[in-house]
Amino acid sequence: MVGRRGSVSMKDVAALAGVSVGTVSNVLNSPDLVAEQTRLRVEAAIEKLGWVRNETARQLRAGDSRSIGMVVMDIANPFFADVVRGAEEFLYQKGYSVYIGNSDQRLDREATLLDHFQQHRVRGVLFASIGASVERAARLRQRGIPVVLVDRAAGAADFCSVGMDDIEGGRLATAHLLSQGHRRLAVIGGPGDLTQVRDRRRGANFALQAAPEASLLVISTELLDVAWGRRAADDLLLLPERERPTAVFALNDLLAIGLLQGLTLAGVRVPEEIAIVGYDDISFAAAAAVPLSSVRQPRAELGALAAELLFEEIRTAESSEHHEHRGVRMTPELVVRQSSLIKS
Amino acid sequence: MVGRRGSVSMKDVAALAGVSVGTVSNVLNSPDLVAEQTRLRVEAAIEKLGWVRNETARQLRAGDSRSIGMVVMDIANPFFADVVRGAEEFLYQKGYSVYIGNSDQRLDREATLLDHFQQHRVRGVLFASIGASVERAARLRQRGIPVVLVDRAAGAADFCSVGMDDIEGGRLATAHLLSQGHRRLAVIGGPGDLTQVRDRRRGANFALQAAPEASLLVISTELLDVAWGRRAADDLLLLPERERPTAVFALNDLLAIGLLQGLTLAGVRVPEEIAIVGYDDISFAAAAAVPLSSVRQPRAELGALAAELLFEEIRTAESSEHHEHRGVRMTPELVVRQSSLIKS
DNA sequence: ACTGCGGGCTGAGACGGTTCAACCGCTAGG
DNA sequence: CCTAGCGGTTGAACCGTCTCAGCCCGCAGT
Repeated sequence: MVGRRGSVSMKDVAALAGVSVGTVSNVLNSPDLVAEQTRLRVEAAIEKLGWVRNETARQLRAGDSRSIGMVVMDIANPFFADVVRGAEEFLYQKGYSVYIGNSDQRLDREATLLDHFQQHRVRGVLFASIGASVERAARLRQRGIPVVLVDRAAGAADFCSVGMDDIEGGRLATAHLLSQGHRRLAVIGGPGDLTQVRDRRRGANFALQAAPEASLLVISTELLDVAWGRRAADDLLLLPERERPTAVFALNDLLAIGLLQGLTLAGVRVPEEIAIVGYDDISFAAAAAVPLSSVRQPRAELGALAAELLFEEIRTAESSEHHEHRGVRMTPELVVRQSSLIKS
Repeated sequence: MVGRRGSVSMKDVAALAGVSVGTVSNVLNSPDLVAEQTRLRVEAAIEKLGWVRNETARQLRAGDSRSIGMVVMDIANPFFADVVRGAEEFLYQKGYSVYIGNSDQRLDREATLLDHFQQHRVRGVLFASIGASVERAARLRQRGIPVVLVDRAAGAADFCSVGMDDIEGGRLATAHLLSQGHRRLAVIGGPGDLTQVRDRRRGANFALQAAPEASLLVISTELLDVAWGRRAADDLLLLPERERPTAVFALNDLLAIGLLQGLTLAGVRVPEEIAIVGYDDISFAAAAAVPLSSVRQPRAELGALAAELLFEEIRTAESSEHHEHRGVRMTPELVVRQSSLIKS
């Protein structure tokens, strides 16, 4: 016999196997309590009826959800897509299901998503929040739902968080250009109030301290896209050749690509006359007209690490151990390609 | 008082408002059955306790889930990322939550994901399956879970499905090149057993019927990536100039970009000597060294439409109306840019 | 005064699992 | 012979919400 909704329940399995529902439950959750023979009978019944455990009911009674909620700003952004992949991979392996939501950088969407997650009693949340709404996260945590902040300043000391070390990334790119013998450098990108922009610039300055005789020209852009990269090229071309930088650090790859196009169009050869390093190592960087050196961020690893921190926090909460919040910064890596190499 | 797990339940709300739990439930689900004054008291209690409905329990009792499962091959692929966005947007608006899973084109992952979804008793599934495993989908449907196939041949008549009209896309691209006066054409891409490849080529041939004097050279590649595009460029360059095609239809943008690079490196000007049209209109197409004409697929719309079909199937199932499965093909659109324009 | 009626509310089952105290039959030990 | 212990199983309580039959009460109609 089956339930009114046509779905098979444990009761049906129990009946067919000639045992009580308690025993069926034990077969699933504590198989070693059940006699081999009985277990086989129950398993056969499950197989025969095609029964699938109702996770909803399990969760209601057992009280521990096996879902994780994840909020990202934009799943169509390759950066977040990779972060999601990394996190998802880890969590599925641990037996969790993942709810994913786009916030579109809108606060109300963010709120709605967190509401959904709360209603579903997710076991934890990975939160790539746009700026301000950390209080919401705090409220979640207060209700016993651990939250890990993704790609955020670890400033909020009462959360675990993972982020990228943009200062180190800026330093890497700039140090590489210096090591290639360049002394007139430029950094292009903006706007300056983005933490990423600020940190990468800071890293550049940091690297420059090792070469006091070098100069750094800062060109600010309003956006980090191809069009602004082209404009930056024009800016450079206006300079008299002897003042013109011989190497440029572009704060992301789109800028770098725009720059490359602008320079090439004007007949300036890359890297012979101007070397370029980008940032992000988007998949197209390697395929640009001149393969682009770039600072690679371990995106999938970032996601996986965030998931791991969340998992750890959940684990400690369950065993009511003490949990120390950790803010991890991952270090980016420089990928050198043709656009910044002096030919020998 | 609150439950042992620290979470507030309807019972607590009822106690504080001085009513029964039944009334609290009515406030939520049938407010018009409740006297205004009582309603306000209950709402105040909810607010004060910060109660959030336990969706898990609701679903168990009410029997209707408000989650949708979605399987994609690779969320990091921009194509699917956009499809997901479109679907998610629609479903959230309808009050559904969305579980997302990457299959990585692996059958076992696909199976695991569908298992999870089944355990969570999702209300429906959006399934971008890699080839063969339609039987799994069939089993789901058989258990009352509607499934809509995404980006699949609508061949399986017993499912709703959405896909792209690749034949039309191929026709569009080729007709455009013909209209620009080209008569020696080439189509590059492969492998030939991908439906997408086959259909786009078929569309190209279809367009050619309108210009019997034109010729079409087919260059096959093993993959649809930049490297193979470069090789195809070499192939073209081996031809004596008077036999060489003056226009190329590349079956995706990565090929087109590789081709563009190969030709440019060899000093062949695009579009003056060889015109190029790509496919997919990836975000980089517009930013290539020569902005690339391309066939754009309405990716987000594809996702939204899939979601809509699923929603519709769910609705009819609930009202036990008859449901006619629909296979929808969306038509792509040609975006003309510099790479295929004769300068005048 | 009695009946009928309807708005407003209550309270007791479900829903499908998990969990745990209790029980059963049986063997080993005293 | 009695008790203790043990592997194996049972059955009922419970998780938080929805639903629905039924109750209470005040009012209109006769």
